[in-house]
Amino acid sequence: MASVPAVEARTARGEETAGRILDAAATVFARRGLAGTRVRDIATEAGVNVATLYIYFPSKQHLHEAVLERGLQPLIEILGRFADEPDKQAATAPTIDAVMQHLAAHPAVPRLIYQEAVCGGELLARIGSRWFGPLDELIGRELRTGAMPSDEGFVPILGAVFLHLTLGHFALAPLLSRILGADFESPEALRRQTQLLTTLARQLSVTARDLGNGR
Amino acid sequence: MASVPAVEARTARGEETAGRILDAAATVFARRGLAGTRVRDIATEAGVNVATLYIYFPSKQHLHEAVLERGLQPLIEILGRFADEPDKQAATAPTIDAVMQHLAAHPAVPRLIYQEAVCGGELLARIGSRWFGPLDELIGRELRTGAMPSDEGFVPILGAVFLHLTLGHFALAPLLSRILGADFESPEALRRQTQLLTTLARQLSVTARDLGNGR
Amino acid sequence: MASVPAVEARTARGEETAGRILDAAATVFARRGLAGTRVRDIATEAGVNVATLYIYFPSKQHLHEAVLERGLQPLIEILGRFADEPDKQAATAPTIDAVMQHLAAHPAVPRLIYQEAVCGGELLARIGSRWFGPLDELIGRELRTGAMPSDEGFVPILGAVFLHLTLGHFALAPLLSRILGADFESPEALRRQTQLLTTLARQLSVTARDLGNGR
Amino acid sequence: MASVPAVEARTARGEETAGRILDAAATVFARRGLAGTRVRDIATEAGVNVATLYIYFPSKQHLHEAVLERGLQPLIEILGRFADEPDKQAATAPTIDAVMQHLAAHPAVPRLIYQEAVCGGELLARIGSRWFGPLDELIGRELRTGAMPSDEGFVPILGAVFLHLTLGHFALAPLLSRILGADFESPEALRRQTQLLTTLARQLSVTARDLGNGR
DNA sequence: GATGAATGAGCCTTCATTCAT
DNA sequence: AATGAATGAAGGCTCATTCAT
Repeated sequence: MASVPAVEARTARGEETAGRILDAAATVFARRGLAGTRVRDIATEAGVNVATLYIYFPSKQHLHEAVLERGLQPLIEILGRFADEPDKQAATAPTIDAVMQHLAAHPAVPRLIYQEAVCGGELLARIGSRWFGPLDELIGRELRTGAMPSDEGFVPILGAVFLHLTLGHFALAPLLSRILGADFESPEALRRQTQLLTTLARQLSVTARDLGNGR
Repeated sequence: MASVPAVEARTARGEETAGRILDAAATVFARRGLAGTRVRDIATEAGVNVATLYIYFPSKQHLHEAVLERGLQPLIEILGRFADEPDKQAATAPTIDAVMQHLAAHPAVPRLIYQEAVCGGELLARIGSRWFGPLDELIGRELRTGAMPSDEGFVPILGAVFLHLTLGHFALAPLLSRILGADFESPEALRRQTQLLTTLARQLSVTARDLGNGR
Repeated sequence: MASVPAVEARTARGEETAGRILDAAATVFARRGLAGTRVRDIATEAGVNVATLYIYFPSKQHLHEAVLERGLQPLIEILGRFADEPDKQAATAPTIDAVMQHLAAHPAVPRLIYQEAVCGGELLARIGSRWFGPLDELIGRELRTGAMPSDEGFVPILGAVFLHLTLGHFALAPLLSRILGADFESPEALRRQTQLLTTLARQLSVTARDLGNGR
Repeated sequence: MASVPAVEARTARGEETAGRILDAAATVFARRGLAGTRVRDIATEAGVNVATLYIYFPSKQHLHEAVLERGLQPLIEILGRFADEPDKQAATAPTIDAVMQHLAAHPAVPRLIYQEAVCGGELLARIGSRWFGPLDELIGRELRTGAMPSDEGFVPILGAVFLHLTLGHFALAPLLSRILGADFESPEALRRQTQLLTTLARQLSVTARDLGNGR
């Protein structure tokens, strides 16, 4: 699959149509997954004919990849900026906040990511190494400098915690709401989850120390 | 859809065939999802003819539900026993351990659960309320008795953390391994994740207090 | 389908565009046939937009018919002149030569004719009766006057021979070259085929006599 | 495209179905060409469902190739036997007769061959080299031994004549009938065309000599 | 006159499911 | 109980054609 899947639109109108298709695709793919989605449904959601869709994207697969790519882009940028930040301590909370805000505004993104992730994540590995690189590095550095546990093996484990608690919060929201009897899509839930993450980030060194000491 | 989807096998041979089909289905469904899986592939994986499959399961949907049901059963039992336990404090660590052991032994289960969860989780809500009920209740009680935060809203949030860190650990293992540069399917990773969960359970009251106090 | 399919071009520029489209269509139709050709490919070959093509030709079918019509016109004229010729004996060789020259210069024409012919030739029957009328008549007259075989049934059979050896030579050239190990599109092949036809025309009476006598 | 396109049938019933599909495909392909044929029409003609067709042939293209392969087989065998014949002189007439009989009995075959031939004949070149090899060789030997013309270049030209007058007779029959005012599909036409070919074969040396001498 | 954008119809192919053996 | 054969119902994708600029 080509890494630049979308056939570039030549016109402002075309550009807009391609955008509408991407939006529609994000919604429908998030709802039903790649295999469960019918291109006709995407077209209908976008308000265009199926054939129009194929003017801008050579195949359903390419469209899916384009959707994912576009969804990941802002996250990559947020983390990129964080990586360039000299004072990580000060930048942590705003970064967490920015990530959560973005995910809340685009709930399809974490669901798309999780769908891919559960099925092996070949696609994500390609796109996402740029993404998680900084996060990984950050956690590693923090843990090592702060209160380093003797067991280095916890570094990725703790990195994963952040992935679970950011993406997972949104990707699993419908299920969590249903099962745990609370609205995980409410602004309050968002605020609390953000607070949880910030608190965790602050506690990380403590937790890591405890873990490293086998407590 | 019938809640008892499998047509009971009448003979030992039939019983064994049905089991082989369930195993095969779990593997393939976990790999490709419900929509992305072809009945023929399940049959091939099980080493039987497609028509044979329809002797035991009336449809692909029913088979899928049966797979999920069977995968969830042991987890429900583990949590059920925990719920009946008088000394939660003492039972926590062994319960976490049992859950993790089971998930590690049946990695298809968490992936199937996550697939369903991302797509709204209608099916899970039906099956899983039995499952998460005890967990929810437990956390609530612990938090309230222990070091109760003033903000009750964190109870489900903290419940979700356990879901993320148990199921998510296995469901996202392939992606996490790839991205965070560590083998999340190794015995060491299992040990560390279990330890993390146990530590967190112990720290819950502390964390909850901090959160509740807005720190 | 209208018998004058092309919308007359009003300007010199339009005339030229229409011509380019006809040329392109001849090439592509000859290569892939009517059904196998995409309008877009013709447009691309002609260097115009697809919509432009529809300014000059109301449909793919009409364009195809126009191409065939234009390709047949010169052949009809050559044979028309031959029909008007008083001294057939003297005119035969130059006529054969003219036909072969034209076909060699426009190799798409015989291929288009053959494509149509193999599929029943409805279209050709309409266009082509003008064409083969003279040929048929000529052969008949020659045979009857010259060395008439007793069996009149051979007249059309021998007429067909000329069709096979003129059109077929060009229409099947690629295959013949490949299979018989010679370049049927070379000037030498053209010369020899022309010579063969001339020789055959001269021998016709002899052959016809032999055939008529059942030898 | 695989050279053995048909998925082998496991059963007598399957074998028969595959045969019916091949027959139907031959008919419809001959009528409309590869691109112009709809698989549904083949299925209908064969009296089966479209999906059934795909059990035995992986694609329309493969089916087409299989049809051609099967149609060519008997011709290859006839010519193969001729090639092994010591007394070519005596075997010529029976061979011509056998070829013509076969083509008359299976009129789809020459039409399929011609369709392919007009479009370049890539496929035929692969399948057919076996076919025309003997013919080519025979003519060459005859011409060289009999009354050899000084110009060797006529050998393939004369080989082509036989191709035109055997396959072409059947492939173009509908058009010829219409244009030349005779029934080219009647038994009489078959008899006369066979006689023409036999006569030509006998005259070949004479014609060749004349041609070689530039007359 | 020319073109990029858009579409309705239809084609090839697949797939869940049933039937006959 | 088990299977090869068969099918109806889509699904992805293409294509001839039209429209708005």
